Amino acid sequence: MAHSVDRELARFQDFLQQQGLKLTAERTALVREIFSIHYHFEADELLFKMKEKGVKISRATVYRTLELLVKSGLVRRVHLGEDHYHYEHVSGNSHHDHLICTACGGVIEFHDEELERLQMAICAKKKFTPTFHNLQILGVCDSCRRKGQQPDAPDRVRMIQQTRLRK
Amino acid sequence: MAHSVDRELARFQDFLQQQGLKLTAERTALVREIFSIHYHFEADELLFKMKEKGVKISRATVYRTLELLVKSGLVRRVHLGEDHYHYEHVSGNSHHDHLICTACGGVIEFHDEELERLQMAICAKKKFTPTFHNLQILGVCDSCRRKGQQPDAPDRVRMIQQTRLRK
DNA sequence: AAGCAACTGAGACTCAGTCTCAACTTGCAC
DNA sequence: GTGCAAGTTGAGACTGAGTCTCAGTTGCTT
Repeated sequence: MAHSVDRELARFQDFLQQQGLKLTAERTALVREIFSIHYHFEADELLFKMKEKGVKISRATVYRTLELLVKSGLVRRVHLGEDHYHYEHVSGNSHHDHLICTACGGVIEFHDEELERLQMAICAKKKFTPTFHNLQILGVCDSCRRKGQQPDAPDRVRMIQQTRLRK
Repeated sequence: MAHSVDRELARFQDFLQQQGLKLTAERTALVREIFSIHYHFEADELLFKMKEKGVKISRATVYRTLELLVKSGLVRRVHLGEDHYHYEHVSGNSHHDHLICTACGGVIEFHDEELERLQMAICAKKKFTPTFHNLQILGVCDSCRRKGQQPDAPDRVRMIQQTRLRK
């Protein structure tokens, strides 16, 4: 379970080499940090964490490196709620989608093979060649429902998430 | 098929009244415009169209009215690709999801009852009370595939859409 | 017709993300 | 190991969608 990030770093280096790009100290540090975060994160959060650790990396480099990581397949960009981008590292091939609680902001990940199959079938019917998909289901999680939370209108989600995410 | 927007205007007025809000000339003009657009649109596009017609409405009012329309259920906010918000008016209860071609930027709408049922089942299993969902499948449409378009990496989608949408 | 709460426009502001460019690394070639 | 071209970096200016403020205006209830 708790494995080192060396494998990911090696894969990233391979990718960079293939593209004629270089593995720098900054990129290495970012990869190490990203693979120590076992949850969704934002670009600015990453920037902040690096600063906290005393590793000076500029905003531009963070964004540039995230772009490379997404291209290399090591990191995925996800939409949570209706907000800006979030990222998550890819471990193995565990594609999943998200249930997002509009009351507490919590995110439940799920994976469903039948859902995947059904989407493939829909694409086939429309002669569409899929490469990627993105499904968010908004609503209220069990514990919030017990606390009597009413489902929110979808448009409130964004506000809620922003409130939660900013310091 | 071609019906007037009076029904929608009446529904909007009802909603406003319930909330102690007012139906103004600006709001009326925006509703009329929105229900004459039979496709997805952006807030700035709407602003531009109003200007073109010589109806002076500020950016703030456009955003404020869209928010009210989303709350009232007359307009839906959708994500297309990984870009900023798009909107579409709601006619009847035709919920649908989107196949988005990363080559030409085209959007194919689809609705699938089984997909809806399956999502409800997944939510039930997780004791999650859904209110709304959002599914985009990115890939290449039939005609682009015939033209030999390769599926793009997901991260390119955004760039492509931006290029296409701006004048 | 009056009064007041709600609404509007102009433009300042915010915030995520992008771009520029001079100075600095990396890594390959010798 | 040294040289050096190509790639990379940081600082900060910039962009663009969306929000906020506030003084002046308008819709609606009485």
